[in-house]
Order: sequence, then structure tokens, then C-alpha cells
Amino acid sequence: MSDAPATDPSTPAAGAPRETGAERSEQERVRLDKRARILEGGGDPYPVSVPRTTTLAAVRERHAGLGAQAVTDDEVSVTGRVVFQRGRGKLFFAVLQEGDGTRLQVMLAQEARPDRGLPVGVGADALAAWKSDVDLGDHVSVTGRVVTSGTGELSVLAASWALASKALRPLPNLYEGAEMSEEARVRARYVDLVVRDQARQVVRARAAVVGALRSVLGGRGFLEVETPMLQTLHGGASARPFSTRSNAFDMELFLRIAPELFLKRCVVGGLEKVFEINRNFRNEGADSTHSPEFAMLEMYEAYGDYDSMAELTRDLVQASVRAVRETAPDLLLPEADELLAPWSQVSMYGSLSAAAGAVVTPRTPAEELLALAERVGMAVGDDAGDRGHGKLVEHLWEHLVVPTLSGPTFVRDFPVETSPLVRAHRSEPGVVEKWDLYVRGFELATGYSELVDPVVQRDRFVEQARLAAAGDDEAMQLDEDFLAAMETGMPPTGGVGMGVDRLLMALTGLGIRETVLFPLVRPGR
RNA sequence: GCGCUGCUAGCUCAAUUGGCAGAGCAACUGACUCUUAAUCAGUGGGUUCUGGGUUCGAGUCCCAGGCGGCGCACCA
Repeated sequence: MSDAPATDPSTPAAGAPRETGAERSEQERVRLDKRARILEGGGDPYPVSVPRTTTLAAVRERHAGLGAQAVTDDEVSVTGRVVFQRGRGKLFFAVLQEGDGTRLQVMLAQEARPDRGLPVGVGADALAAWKSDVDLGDHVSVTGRVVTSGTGELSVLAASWALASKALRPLPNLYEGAEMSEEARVRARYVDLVVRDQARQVVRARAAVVGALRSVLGGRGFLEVETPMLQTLHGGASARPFSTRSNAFDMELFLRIAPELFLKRCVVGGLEKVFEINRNFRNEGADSTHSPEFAMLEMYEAYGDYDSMAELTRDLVQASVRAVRETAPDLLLPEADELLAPWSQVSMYGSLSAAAGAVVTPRTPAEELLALAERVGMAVGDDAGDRGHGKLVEHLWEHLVVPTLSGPTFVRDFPVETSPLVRAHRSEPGVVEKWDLYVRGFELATGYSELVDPVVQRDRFVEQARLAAAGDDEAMQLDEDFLAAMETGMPPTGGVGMGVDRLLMALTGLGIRETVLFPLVRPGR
């Protein structure tokens, strides 16, 4: 499959078998012994295939509404993971669960009792084999007729059964009220997905949302492209990058913090409506709304502007609400309805002035903003980059205005210093045509009327370089090839970036680590 | 990065003032042909995250480290 890994031979391979027994728990040793016993008896705990003619869900659908002790002539082979077992001597019950969480009971009778609704027995040996070999968590195949039990529970009455896969580790407590700890869920998502319905629903909701985004964009003539994740310069956003190294090229590379500069090259090349859904990497702090790698939708439309892109963004978010409502309605926050109602918009300087009780304009000196920050009790970082007009205005706005927002809100017209890729406002001096979309207190998306004047763009990059020299480690690098592209002629363009994880968060109220299948965690014990 | 807080059986948790390390589920043995978290009888299972220290005695107190959670800072 893959080339021989060039790993350090002194480090044991991850997941190396721990056969010594001493490191195994009692329960794991019991299961390993069962596996060995099955092999010794000529059985196969991991057969290449087992009988399977239908799914548990299909059986449930086909036989809904049967009365108690019904016997159908529908003979099926079903498979699933054993999640409950109820021994009853010569009549045995187990509950199987398949991938989507659907469960179905199976019954094993030692001997047939047609008079009691049990037309088939599996025999003493097969029943004893189940009891000695099958543990909670094992995958099994059961072949037999669809029946209902004396209490009306839809079941498959086994004529035969086969082990499909032996689980060597026990599942966690499956009973109600005994949830896995958050750490255990994240570290062993494969178990979380078996045990917790919400974990399964989140995966489905996410797939549905991403599908809805692609569908809406595709329907409007947008082309999906993939641009580099490994970049020689990091650009398109203000953030610290992860860096890595190419052996073949013998040079430093950066994991992208944004695809923006490449998608704009696409627009220059005539791909007038493009988008990309992919991962960005930012070497910043992690919390319930930030992850070092996160999924982003970026889209650009030639001859669009930040107003047209705001409308497109709203349509995409609303399509996502409907997608979750269809696939995982239980996950959808009641508050998500507000996303379907009209959205509001405020101007950054106007709403900040109102909240601060003092007029703040693009010409307000940084010293005044620092004084205002102190007055409202907002901490200001010591880096040079944190004490300029632009960042002060943005931070003051987040501090004073964000808590007062209700419902989805576009905040418009940002300071120019912090937005080096955005064009100046068409009529308001000192601000740029940029909005951020806030939903439920966090930034969900950002949209621009893109800067397309290569001379102004070069000036902005030079200013960023100056900030970097002054100690702002998030300032952008000067990208000559990107400027060359812009000098080739870029049409007026609107652009948007929207966090896909955050979109899920906005719809479900979950933290970012719950919307991602395998969030980064430190290696545990 | 800073502050607070947690880590005990496979899972979820308890353990009084520093004094025999426990429960439920899971596991093991046995009984049971209609159970729904089956029930009944019995049994086993612990490096109390790691390493030091104090003490007659440490899950508990102190120090250092590891890994979480929460808050703050930064970022989206």
C-alpha cells in the first residue's frame, strides 16, 4: 500500500500489539482468550465474509406494526454489533446495532417451539457457542425468520449465526445517564460513534451542510478548485503559520492560513466564479471556537462586490439550516430559526461610537483609542501591532458591540490598516468594503469587495512588511507572484470566507471539537 | 502563555479529620424458553496519572512533571 515508512526504529509503532497480557485488562485478556479458543476450535473470529441479505433498518421498515408473537416467512441474514444481551437459559436475546444506530433484536431458541411462536431452534451447540464466544461489542451475522417476541419486539429468530468480528476491547457503559467523558469521546471517536447517537448525527449534519454549500454554489455556476496547502509564502489572512520543510526543494514551506491569494489568481485567469472547501492551518490558541486546523469555504465572484457576496452568504447559510433540518433535526438549535429571518447590518465605526458614547472615526488617533480601551476596561496587548488604530478599533468593537448583537448581523466597513486585501470604500474615506458576519456571538464569515489595483496592493504589502519589521508577527508577507497576477488584470471581484466548522457550531450550538471528527489532542497516557 | 480545577476497576463515579480502596454497569461461574438497563446466587478485577517529599500511616497534605476541563489573553 505505502512505501516503507522511514520511522525511527527505536520508537515502537503506534498501535503495536500488546500481547504480553500484563498490560491488558482482565476483560481484554478474557476476549483474547476467546479469540484464541475460537481459532483452536477451527472457527474464524475474523471471517472474510458472513451472510448478509439486508439491513436492520430495512427489516424494521418492512415489518413495522406486527403484533406480538407474529411469525413471518421473511428469511433474512442481518449483521450488527451486539449492544445488549439477555440470557434466558434456552431462549436468548441480543440486540444488534448497525452503523447508523438502528437496532434490532435477535432471538436464539435452543429448540423450536412452534406452539409458542418459535418455529426454529438454533440447537444446543450453537446456543452454547454464542454464550461462550460472543461479547458486547462483537459483530455478528444472524440468519433466520423475522418474527416478533411475546412482548411484540420485532426480532430475527436465528436458524444459524456466525461471528463477523471479535471485539477485543469492551465498549463503555451503554446505559442511559452514563455518558463517556468529553476527553474519552474525542480520543476514541470510533467508540463515541458507536455509543452516542449525537456523535453520529453531527457527522451526517456536517456532510449535509457541505453538500448543500456545494449544491448551491454549483447551481449558480461556481467552479470548485483546489489550491495549494503547502505554500512558499503564507498570505491571505493575518495569522501565525505552521512551517515545515521540503527535502526535495530544500526550502521552508508554510501550511496555508488561507487560500485567498490563489483563488484570486484563478479569477485573474478567467475562472470568474470559484470556490474551495478545504482546511486552513493557523498556529494560534485553541479553545471551544478555535482549532489549529479548520475547514473553510472561500468563494470569489468576478463583478460581484461585498453586497452581492453578503446575499450569497445568507443563501448558503439558509440552505445549510434546511440541510440540517432534513438530516439531523434534533441537532438544530431552536435559535437557528433566526437565520431564516431577515438579517441586520451595522457599520463598525457607527456602532462602536454608539456603544462607546464617543465618536470614533477612521481619523481618531490611536492614543484616544487607547484611552477609551482603558476607560472600558479592555486589555490591550503589548505588541506594536496591537496598538495601532485598526486593531484597536476592531478590538474595541468586539469588546463593546459584539455582546449587544442579537440575530445574524453583518458589521460593515472596516479600518484599512487591518484589511490589506480589501478595496477602499466607494464613498466613505478611511474605511474598506469589508464585512464580518456575526452569529451567536462569533464571527462566522467575512466578505470583501476585493482590492484589485496592483499598485495600491503593493503599497499595502509594503505597509504590512513595515508592521512585520516592527514586531507584528501576523503581518502578511509580500507575494510578488500574486502581485504579478494582479498586474495582469483582475476584474472587480467580491469574495467571502466562511468557517465550515463554525457554520455547524452556529446551527447546533456545539463546540468546534464536537463538529470535527478527529480534533487535535495531545497524545495521552 | 497565565489562573483555577480534575485524573481512583473496562466505563461512569464514591471514599468523612490523613487510618482495611468501594458502588452501579461490564467481566467470570452457575440457574432460567418471551426478555427490554432481564432476574437470582456466587466470584474475580486496582502502579488511586507519573516521580519525589512529609508522616507510624497518603487516593487524601506538600513539591515537580504529564494529560484534560473551565476562565483570561491571542487568533477565525
